[in-house]
Amino acid sequence: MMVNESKPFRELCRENGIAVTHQRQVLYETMKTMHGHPSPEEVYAKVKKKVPAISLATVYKNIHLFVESGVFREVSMHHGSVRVEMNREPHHHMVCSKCRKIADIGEKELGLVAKRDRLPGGFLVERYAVDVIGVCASCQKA
Amino acid sequence: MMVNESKPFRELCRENGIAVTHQRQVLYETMKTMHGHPSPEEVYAKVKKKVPAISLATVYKNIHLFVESGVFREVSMHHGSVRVEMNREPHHHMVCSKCRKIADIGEKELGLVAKRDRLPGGFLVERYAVDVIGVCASCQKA
DNA sequence: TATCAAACAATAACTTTTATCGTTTACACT
DNA sequence: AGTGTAAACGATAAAAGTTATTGTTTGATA
Repeated sequence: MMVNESKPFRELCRENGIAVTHQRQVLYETMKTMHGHPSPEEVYAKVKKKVPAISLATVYKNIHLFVESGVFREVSMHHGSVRVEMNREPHHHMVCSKCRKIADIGEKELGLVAKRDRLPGGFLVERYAVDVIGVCASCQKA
Repeated sequence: MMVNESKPFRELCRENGIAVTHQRQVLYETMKTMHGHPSPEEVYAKVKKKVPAISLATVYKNIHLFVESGVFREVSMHHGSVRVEMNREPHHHMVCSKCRKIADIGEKELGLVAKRDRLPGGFLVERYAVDVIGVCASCQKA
């Protein structure tokens, strides 16, 4: 029998105080092999091949866990619904990773630089949208 | 009788080849008075006070129209579902405003600068997430 | 090995968004 | 101003995404 190659995952679970379950481990290993920016559905589809009985809810719960633990990261903060921008001034956003509130910050105030209008792969730039992820003042207190 | 103050909106509609309807106009005027980053539900709630019979579907359809026409802009591109990041390297994203596909671009390749770890309002910075909005190569052809 | 909390599957419920469809309205053209 | 037609509307069903509930199974610890 092979030496157990799953030690890093067991440690990861211990660090975060969560149990090492079969589903969790397969989920983790599967996700590690994926590329790009998969949705929960896509992860579910792939994991189902190895654990056909797995539930979509389990996938969601564990993706949440992984993201909260910092094992994986989510592509730009998800706000549940579309949001419309009402601020006409050039600005960017500060998004709180705890409460997900969005606050504006003026482009100059943020002080980024270096805009190109063409990027590798022939991508034609319209604009830069910067989300500064962090913790807002009120969440820092709590 | 007052002079019709709605000329700019009529022009806006003409430019985009859409009809000037009562609902559309109230929606536009209402949204112009809003602040922050409202969701379609929030817009609906506010517009309903002026046009109680308006349908939520109308709100959605017109928000889409406005966004497509560039009258309003949406806060960071909405991808319908949560997306998990699989690229471990420090990088940012190029998001196509036509097909909404996300492609990675290395932090160094993009060449932004000027990171602060504290922003106005006491916001504690964890990281910068840059979405470069634009048109991908394949959408440029089409 | 027995205990108990945590995790699981199944599925209902909820939220957000889109599609359908019959009716009404705006606009171009008399 | 009157009329035809396509666009827009309201109502609502359906789809998509996510979360909550519940009874059962499993993992961690004694």
